[in-house]
Amino acid sequence: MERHIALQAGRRKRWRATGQGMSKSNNVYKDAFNRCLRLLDEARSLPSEPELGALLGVSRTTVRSILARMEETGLIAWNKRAKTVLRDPRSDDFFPEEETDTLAEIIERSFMRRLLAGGAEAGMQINELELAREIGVGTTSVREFLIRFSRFGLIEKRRNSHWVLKGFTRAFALELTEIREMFELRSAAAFTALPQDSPVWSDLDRLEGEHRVLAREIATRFNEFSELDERLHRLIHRASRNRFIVDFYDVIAMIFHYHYQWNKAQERERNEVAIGEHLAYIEALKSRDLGKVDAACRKHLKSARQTLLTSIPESRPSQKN
Amino acid sequence: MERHIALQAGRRKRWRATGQGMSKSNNVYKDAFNRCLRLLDEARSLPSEPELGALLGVSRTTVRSILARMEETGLIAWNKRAKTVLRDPRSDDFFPEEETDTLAEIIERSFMRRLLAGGAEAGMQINELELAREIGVGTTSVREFLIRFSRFGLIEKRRNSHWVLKGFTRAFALELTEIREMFELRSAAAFTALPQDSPVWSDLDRLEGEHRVLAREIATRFNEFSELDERLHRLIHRASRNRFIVDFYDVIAMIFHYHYQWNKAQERERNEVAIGEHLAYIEALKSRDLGKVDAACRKHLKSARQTLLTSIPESRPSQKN
DNA sequence: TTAATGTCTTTTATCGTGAAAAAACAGTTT
DNA sequence: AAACTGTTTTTTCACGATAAAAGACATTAA
Repeated sequence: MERHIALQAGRRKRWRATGQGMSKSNNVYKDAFNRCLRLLDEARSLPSEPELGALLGVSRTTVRSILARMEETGLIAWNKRAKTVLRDPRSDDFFPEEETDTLAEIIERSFMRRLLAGGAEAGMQINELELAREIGVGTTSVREFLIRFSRFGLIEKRRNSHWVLKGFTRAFALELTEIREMFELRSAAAFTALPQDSPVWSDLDRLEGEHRVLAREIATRFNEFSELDERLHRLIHRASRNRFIVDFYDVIAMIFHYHYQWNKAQERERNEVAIGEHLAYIEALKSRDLGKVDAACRKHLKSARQTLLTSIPESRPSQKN
Repeated sequence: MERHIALQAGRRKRWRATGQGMSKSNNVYKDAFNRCLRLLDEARSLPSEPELGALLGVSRTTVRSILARMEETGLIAWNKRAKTVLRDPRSDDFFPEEETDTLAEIIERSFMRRLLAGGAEAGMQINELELAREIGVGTTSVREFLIRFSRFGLIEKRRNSHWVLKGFTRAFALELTEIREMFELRSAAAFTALPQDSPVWSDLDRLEGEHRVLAREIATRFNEFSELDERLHRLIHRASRNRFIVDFYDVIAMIFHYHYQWNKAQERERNEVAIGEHLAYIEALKSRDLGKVDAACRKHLKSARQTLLTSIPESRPSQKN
């Protein structure tokens, strides 16, 4: 009777479970270390600890761990303020990519893989403990992930009981795009009303340039479009100056992120069309003509919705409980 | 330099900290027990365990604990299927109200009290550990609460660091009401399009009746309006058949819930006006005249926004960091 | 006297653990 | 057989503990 999202609880070993009580991974350090290595290439010496911290987005504590390791491995000579680069980093100086991920990222990826891998029908139960065991993490992290994830509208909690999967269905896509269209039309209108000296106009120019470059080299770089897409839409949404609108773009971005990874059919053609629509949209915004903006925005969103919809197979009308 | 929301970390004792490792409180049991006591009044005997479970919204395990205690305290005689009521419940049979609250409720109340008590300026840091200690709960519960609460747009997390209070400001209220107006206008339009045989029309009739009754007895029962308010707006929002719109009402409901508790100025007058607006709104919906609906909806939402705004003192332009 | 480094303290992130509650299974009664 | 009761297993919820990371304080160099 009961169906679980994480079924094949195949006794895959918990690869993380080394010792016990392994509190917290040091992925922040590892990731910052890797990024710091890339900085090394072009510099003869490194700046002060606080400056490095600001650059890498980490605390001084972490910066000092990085410097300590760099000294140990002979990358730099470190004496108080003097941090001289001794040699170029080799590929084996880097920590492996997979060790730099946040637990939240690991859990999300794992969860989404299961969700999109098929066999994840609406109404299924989600089992925290089972999910945690399969991914090899503690239950707390899974719980926190599910709570955070719930705002995407794909899962729902039954009061002091399990989570229920609502499914990545046609209905979901339609509800999502309905809101998206409301929000983006309003944001685009707000965008045109921004004063000429607002920095958004130069941001828009820059994005336009990048679109043109990508359009020219579309044959080889078509997969770089998704990042550009997000940047343009986020710029427009921000013009609304409304935190709920801005935050909602997280939902859209998440869905499209996985959608791009998943649906590779006619990717090049689709992206080529979308770039054209973006350029028209950008032109309209620059013209500040509300009518044109509205039309260009509607047109693009309509085709984006269509793309999303065609990638969702309509599930058989399953029995409701 | 740093300002914390939970400052007066006054050595108030942790009233909950009885022993140690007190895993989980049995508030589900206690609350269900109390509700079951009320059922006892009008019955000579109790139904089967599964039926009781469904009625109280708890599992059979909990039902059996309840029955066991009722037998112990001489409220019923229990032998297999026979659960005969022996006496009426006395007031000391009930568990104290405060023991029936969810941890989440306790934390929310405590947090909101601090937030609204003043001295909670935008930009303040929120300290999980301190908050947990003050409330007398574990850090995990506080973390989970903050994650859940973050969707209300009042707090924001700094990556691997603290939470920041964004403040219950005028800007917040304006952003909130902007979305509310978009969503409700759309929902109200969808409402009028619902077929005549949809159950919403009788729900609406019932609500209209309750509004009329309350209007008549407004002098004494004005504080019952907030519940009616939420029911009407939720009914309308549901017509959108869009989970994001429906879910967003949680944000509105939360804000208005605390707003009602907090701003008692001219409560009677305000509610009286609102009831009038609601009745006009309901009439408009029943007429299915889109123009009328739009006007009535706009009018009511405008005055609701005004009420909310006047209750928020504009904070001094504080220095940004 | 400003801004860095060196050191120490506090907070966050994550885990394992155990009680409460749910859910599954097995045995009875109608 | 269907629906209940009795029993056992599983899952959720909440805690304290601990390493990672942030942050504060003290000291030193420019």
